[in-house]
Amino acid sequence: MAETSYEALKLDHQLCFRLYSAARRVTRLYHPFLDPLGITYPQYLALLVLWEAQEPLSVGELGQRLELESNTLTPMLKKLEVAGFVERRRSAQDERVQLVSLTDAGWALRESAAHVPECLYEALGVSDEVAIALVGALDAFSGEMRSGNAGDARQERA
Amino acid sequence: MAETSYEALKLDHQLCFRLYSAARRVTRLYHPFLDPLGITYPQYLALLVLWEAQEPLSVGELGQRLELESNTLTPMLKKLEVAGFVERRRSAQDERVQLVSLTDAGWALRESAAHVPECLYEALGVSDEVAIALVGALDAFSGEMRSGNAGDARQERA
DNA sequence: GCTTAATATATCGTATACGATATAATCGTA
DNA sequence: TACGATTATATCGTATACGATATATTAAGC
Repeated sequence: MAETSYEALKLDHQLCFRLYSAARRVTRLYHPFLDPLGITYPQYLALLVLWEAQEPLSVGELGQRLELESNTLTPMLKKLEVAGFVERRRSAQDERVQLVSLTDAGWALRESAAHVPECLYEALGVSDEVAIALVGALDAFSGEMRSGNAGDARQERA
Repeated sequence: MAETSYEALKLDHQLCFRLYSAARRVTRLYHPFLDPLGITYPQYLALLVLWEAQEPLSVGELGQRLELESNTLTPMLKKLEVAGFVERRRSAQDERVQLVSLTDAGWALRESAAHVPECLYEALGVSDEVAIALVGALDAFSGEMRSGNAGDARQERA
């Protein structure tokens, strides 16, 4: 009955809301840099993975890195294909597997995007200390989080 | 030409991806707790604000707290209205303003949701130290971030 | 070799996000 | 007090997210 019973329900006490709003604010910051390239932020992330892999990846492999499944990736990859940045073809060894590879335009886009990270960092206007602290806190959080299938980021609890 | 020029484009170097994936993972954790209540995670956030305000709020006031605009809020609030948790009516003083208030069912839902925060925290499985560190890091980040209109969350640097 | 289980994507339905624009009501001011 | 500017929502179009299910292909067991 007392208001204090609902103390935990206050927005400012929610770690989740901080994450949720910070993620959206940062994503919005990317817009002016990615829009001229003709890609969205999630598409940019998918391209980061492909650029780094240097080889065709299956939808599942992309999904493992991005923590997304085919229900999200398939439509996005189709858009990237229509835009001319990737190609999709079935694996010869396993027809179930859809292999996603970069086109010439997809590789060329990498050069156009080369400065995006530093532009974004500049636009953020956050000091190195705070940014580094946040990265560390997020890694520790993801490492401890249950069902935080953050790949190899898991760590034993001390 | 050298691979090193693209070092910054590696996914693991992206602060933004950590934020993006951590936010999604936490949101997914809410699902089993909010689904029985018949609400989604963004709807839960909107209700948190209304429960805390204790009075009808305009779409704009809700949006300030949630960092969302009418293009997102209007459809969501209509769903909450159809679900019977809120009422929407125009302000008598200013017909432009849509006032959102809780129904009895909306207030009752607060009791059902009272344990959600601790259930979620339990489900997270993250130590207090790590959680507190992340909250601190996110607040410092949001405080410094340019156009980080984090409301009253800004804080002077020590 | 045939049938069933498992796997990899794809599809579908619903619910956000959000830029751009439209609409309606109020305000400011000549 | 008309009327253009401002303000508060709403609408529209596009692009994710994601649970649930469908489809197609391969693997496994008998």
